[in-house]
Amino acid sequence: MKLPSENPVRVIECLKSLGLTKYEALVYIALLKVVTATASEIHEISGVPRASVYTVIDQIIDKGLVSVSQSAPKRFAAISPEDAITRLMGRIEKDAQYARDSLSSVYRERMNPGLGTGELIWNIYGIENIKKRFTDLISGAKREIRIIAHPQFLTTDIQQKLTSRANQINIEIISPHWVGGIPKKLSVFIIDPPEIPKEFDKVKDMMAGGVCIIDGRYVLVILGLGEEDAVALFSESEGFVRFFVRYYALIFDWAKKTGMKEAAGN
Amino acid sequence: MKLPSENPVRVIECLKSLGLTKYEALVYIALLKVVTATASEIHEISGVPRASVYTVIDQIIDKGLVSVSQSAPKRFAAISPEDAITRLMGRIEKDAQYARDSLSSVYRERMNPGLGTGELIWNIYGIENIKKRFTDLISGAKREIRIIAHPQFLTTDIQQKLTSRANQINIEIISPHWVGGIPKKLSVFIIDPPEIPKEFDKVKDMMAGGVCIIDGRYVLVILGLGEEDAVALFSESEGFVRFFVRYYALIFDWAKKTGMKEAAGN
DNA sequence: CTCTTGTTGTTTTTGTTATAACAACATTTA
DNA sequence: TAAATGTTGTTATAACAAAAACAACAAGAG
Repeated sequence: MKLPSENPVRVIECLKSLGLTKYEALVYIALLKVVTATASEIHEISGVPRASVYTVIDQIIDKGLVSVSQSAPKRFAAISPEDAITRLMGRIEKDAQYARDSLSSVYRERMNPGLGTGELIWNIYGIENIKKRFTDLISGAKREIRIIAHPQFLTTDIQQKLTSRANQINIEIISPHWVGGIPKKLSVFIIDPPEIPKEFDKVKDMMAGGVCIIDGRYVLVILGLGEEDAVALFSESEGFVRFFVRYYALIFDWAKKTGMKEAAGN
Repeated sequence: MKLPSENPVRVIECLKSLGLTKYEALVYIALLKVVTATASEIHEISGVPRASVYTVIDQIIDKGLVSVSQSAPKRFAAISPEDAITRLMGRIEKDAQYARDSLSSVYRERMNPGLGTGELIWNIYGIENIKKRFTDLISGAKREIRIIAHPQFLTTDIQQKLTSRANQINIEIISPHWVGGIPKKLSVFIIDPPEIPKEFDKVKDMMAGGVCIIDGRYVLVILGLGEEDAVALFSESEGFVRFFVRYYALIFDWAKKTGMKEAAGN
């Protein structure tokens, strides 16, 4: 009776990012299955070469995941997965905290931009990274946010983030449609997606993700939604921002003419 | 102006356990120092070979820690350490959760002891691992806990743990002394450390850590407090437990005769 | 004697680290 | 303007270290 989620490879990958090696993970998992085992039994269950079992076991004993019996032959037993993972995470969190502290002080004391860094256009790759940056920007906005959004990009968590900020700052969203209820304080304008002639399909794809203007000072342009090839541009460049502010106004006006359904929360 | 805590090697180790390589860490830290840099500048600041900078940068771009400019030459910028570490930790926590879920189901469905596993005596190495196991046992106790403790072992967190359980179960502690106030419900008996003749000093050292009897069914014996060589024995073996129950009674009686100061909380 | 256990080296493999070479392009110098 | 020089971005590949896999063997148990 296998649970659907039981993917041995995936579990091992996970344990690796908690600081175990493949063998350590295999041996630990083997021990979870049997309460108690000798080195040879571990070898049989886990597939780890018998000779390696001993050194590997030593390593996970050091990590406190396993204890050894006095008997001959020695028997080994694993602690519960909850305890084990808590223990591994504990170490990592301690490290994370140390890194946070050290790096924050580096960050605060860092040199100031020698170059007009604000004129640069930055690339961000990968849909996850883009989303994260997007929510960071939403969090950091001081006055207002204007968004032209592909609905696919307005995922639940981003909607939540927007909603949570709607009390403090002015948020305007233009989108072909909106899933779920629209919260108060959030101005959402539903427009029909513009009828773009077939031959311009590529352009349509390019602008797929949308545009986000923060405080009239930064712009994030999302250029694709595919898992792999997603790219976003980010800039504080005056010209860049001006272009997209106008672009936004254009879309807004155009949408108004062609019958935009306002759906602002009261 | 350096902070005392700024240890570059240590920070890199920490970032490694968050899943970065040494080079990735070096490059990221270099970027934190300067807001923006070209590949060559990164090379100069970080000491990473210039040719390697490009591949390393690609890797941390994938991880979302850095973005690239459109300019020529390309310029790179890092996200804030808080954001970066949060992001890295996010991945790890997701992995931890997955591992927790998968392994718990393995753990629940595991085979039952073929051997009289209860008769075994288990070794636990390392002071940290022992303490962790100790607190786990305290958490799991059903009825009562009896402890003969070396005061060095009764650290603040363990005292807290004991205190927090004192309402539900019966806890008795025998110790040469006790630091801080004794909470209600906790029976603490202060005894003078037994006068052991000089020639038995080694024995004294051996028992340094103390004995802990849980529900009269499990025993944890701690055999040393040195950071390195600490070992604990754990067993459910009937004989083993009986021995230490008697040992406990012996100490208790002997202490009473030689004038034990009871210091039980009311 | 035979099998298992525990231990120790040694090889293979893998991933990271380090160096070298080169094409494309920009800058300087004659 | 042409040649020399330097920089950038890319690729190939050598060196190295850690992990994985294998081989050999002494000690003890049956």
